[in-house]
Amino acid sequence: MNTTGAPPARPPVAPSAADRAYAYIKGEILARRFDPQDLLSEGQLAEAVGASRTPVREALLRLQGEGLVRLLPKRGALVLPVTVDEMADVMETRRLVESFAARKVLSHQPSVPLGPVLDSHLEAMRAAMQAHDVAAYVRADRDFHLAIVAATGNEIITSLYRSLRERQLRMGTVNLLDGTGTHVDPARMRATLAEHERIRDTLRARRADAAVKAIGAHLDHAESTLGRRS
Amino acid sequence: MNTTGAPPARPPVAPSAADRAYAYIKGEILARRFDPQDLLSEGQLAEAVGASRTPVREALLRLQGEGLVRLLPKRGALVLPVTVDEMADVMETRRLVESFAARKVLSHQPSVPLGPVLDSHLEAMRAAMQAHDVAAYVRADRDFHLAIVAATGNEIITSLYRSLRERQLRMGTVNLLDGTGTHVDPARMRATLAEHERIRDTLRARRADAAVKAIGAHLDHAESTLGRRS
DNA sequence: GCTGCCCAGCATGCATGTAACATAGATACA
DNA sequence: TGTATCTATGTTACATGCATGCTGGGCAGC
Repeated sequence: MNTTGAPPARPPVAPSAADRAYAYIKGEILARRFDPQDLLSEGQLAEAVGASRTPVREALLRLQGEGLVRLLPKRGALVLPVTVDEMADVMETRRLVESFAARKVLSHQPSVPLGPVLDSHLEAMRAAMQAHDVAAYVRADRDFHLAIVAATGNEIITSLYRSLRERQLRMGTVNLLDGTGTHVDPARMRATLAEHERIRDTLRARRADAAVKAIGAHLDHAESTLGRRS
Repeated sequence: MNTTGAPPARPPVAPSAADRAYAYIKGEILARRFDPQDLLSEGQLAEAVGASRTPVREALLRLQGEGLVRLLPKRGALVLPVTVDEMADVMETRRLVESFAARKVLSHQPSVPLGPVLDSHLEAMRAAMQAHDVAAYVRADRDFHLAIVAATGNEIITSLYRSLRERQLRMGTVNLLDGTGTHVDPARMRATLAEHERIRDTLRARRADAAVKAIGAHLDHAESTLGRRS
């Protein structure tokens, strides 16, 4: 029974062993505690996550579907490196999807107004910036963009976009870090925030071309600071 | 979702039990021998495919990633119905991707010329039409479009597009069938072929706007004849 | 020193056993 | 009649055993 009365957490009751394994492995990969080219074995992972090999295998299968690992027969699960090509593909696809979303959203009156949603995400970004909470900042950033895409109502495109952002996570939070890759760059954060505000403003004014342009500029900036590795 | 995920590389020699199960289940669903809303059980499928439940489970996981089934905990695998919304999403996404592909392909000289490839697919379509081989016709049609998208060199978009065409398969080969849904409509076939030729011609002439228009018209036709069910 | 072969060790792919859980239908009761 | 409860049945979720296949390293032969 849910004594709090609050809406139940993500998994209504109990996260399955497979879910735990999935979250664990994915977290380790994204946090770069598993390096690209590493060969993971089901047995080790099973022990680490405290389950048997079966749910671990299930998790690896899902991760393979997402392109994070590749299952080599009788060898193990290879953590795939992020290639330059993949990075370019991700950014190009983001450009395509976000531009499309902006235009579609402005092509007719939305059922629920987008403005307040964007505002709330912007507010979260501001708060995270002041609190120097990079993780929260990145999350709010992602939610902002996702809200625009989700407003298209196209579930295929929306779930594609979600997977894009996840892949991008693997490329590091670097675009918010300074040159050393270890500290947050406040200037970059402020600039990013301003870019988001511009996107919201153009959308609110229903200026499609300007919105697409603002999005393009934002992605240009993101891309130019991407790929710096410590 | 398996937006990223092209189906894992095909084993060169021996198809694994999981692959066999995957092919079997998918085939049954696409051929509509499993109806939407059906609840499949791992045990039954395992017996049908002549393997144990483990590889069947693996196959169901992959199919869930592709959006063909949904695994209900402790219940079974639900064959998802194709909704009107999904159909619209697929077509909208095809429109977006194919228009993008046409423009990108024309934006610079390709490393390998696209023309001959398109010609060969067109030839295959013609041959299939004369042989009244609908399956081959549909395959050549799909390859034609896929070639354009693949020419972008963007693997994310290409594998998304692949999954789109597979989803569309579920909506039936109906757009090539006549009103009864049982016989091939030669007129529709000829018209489709002409539309493809027009797309090739505009691409060859490097007229981007015209190509996008031709693609849009083609998809309009496809969409207008879609959704007829027997 | 170099090449090729062989084998031990490790990791998977699949089969199967077990227990828990969700549902449907029967049953008891107001 | 309508409703709540109980139980029988079917199905998964997970654990584990077994056989197979891949790989790396050592050793014989040159």
